Amino acid sequence: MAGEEAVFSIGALAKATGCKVETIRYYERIGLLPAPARTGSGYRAYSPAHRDRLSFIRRSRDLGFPLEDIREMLRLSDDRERPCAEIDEIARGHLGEVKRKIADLKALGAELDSMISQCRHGAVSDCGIIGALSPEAGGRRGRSQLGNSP
Amino acid sequence: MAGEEAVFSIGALAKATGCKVETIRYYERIGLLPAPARTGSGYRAYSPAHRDRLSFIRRSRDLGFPLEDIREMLRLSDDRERPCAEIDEIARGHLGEVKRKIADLKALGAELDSMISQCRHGAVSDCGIIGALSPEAGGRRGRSQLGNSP
DNA sequence: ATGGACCCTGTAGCCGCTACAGGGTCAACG
DNA sequence: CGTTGACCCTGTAGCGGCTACAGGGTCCAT
Repeated sequence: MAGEEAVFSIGALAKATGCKVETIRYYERIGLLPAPARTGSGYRAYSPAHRDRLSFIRRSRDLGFPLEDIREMLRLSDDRERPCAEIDEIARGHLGEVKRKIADLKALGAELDSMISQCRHGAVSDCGIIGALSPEAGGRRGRSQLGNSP
Repeated sequence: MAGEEAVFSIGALAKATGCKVETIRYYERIGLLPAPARTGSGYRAYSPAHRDRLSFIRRSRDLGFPLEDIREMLRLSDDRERPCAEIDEIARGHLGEVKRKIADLKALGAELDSMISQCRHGAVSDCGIIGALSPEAGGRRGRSQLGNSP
């Protein structure tokens, strides 16, 4: 029961982790997933360690971590004795980003909402949406043309 | 008071609209902003109509509209008699996108939050964050290595 | 006449993939 | 044994929306 040395083809690894084959090759190219052994005919042969690492990457990506953050977390996690404060820091940083994005999107959604509510459903020349997006610049108003389509 | 035919250099236009010079050239390249007249020495010479159109683009971008949506809205707004239902539709579509993104990010933030709260601030080998990101796959647990750093 | 601010074109890079093109290999079926 | 079709390989280019050069030309004030 000691050595199960299962081997995955790239397709099998893709299935096991939910990544696409091209994405796996891409991760190898950018040095995020170590290059696996090759079969005689040049096929990639992945180990369970590869699968675990790729699953980690995939789950982190699902949580929106950028690849560089993931790279750093993997690097940090290589030293099992190291305190995990740095990893914590990356995660907190990312959470901060996510919260800022939510706030931004909410403000944006509110603006869109009010813009849409101004639409009288008439002609474009009277459209509240176009009006809201157009510049009021300098006092002339209402009949400015955005025109000159290229 | 009839014909103010002010002309903007690309730098002046950038200042007037809050776009960067390179971005303006990019918009011209992709056909979003019509190519302006040129001076004798080849400098771009923009009209107020260009400024208005670019302001429209800029405000729409700030609201997160993709360039193709903006292109379409500009096209639609060229016909002033057209009913604005289509523009309304684009805006509503975009609002829907924004709302979906907010929901996604909220779910994500909650996951991150709970992940971070599991961190015991000990060593990496015991880190709740790494644990939450790592696969539990198939019963073996706790001491799996993500390793083999490239 | 000289310096620095502006302008020009063209190209390459950013992120995180995705989609080809143009081949080689392997396993199952007849 | 041959043929199909699913898989695999490399390499390159594209997406969106810019941004950043490099390597020049022009304009205006001093």
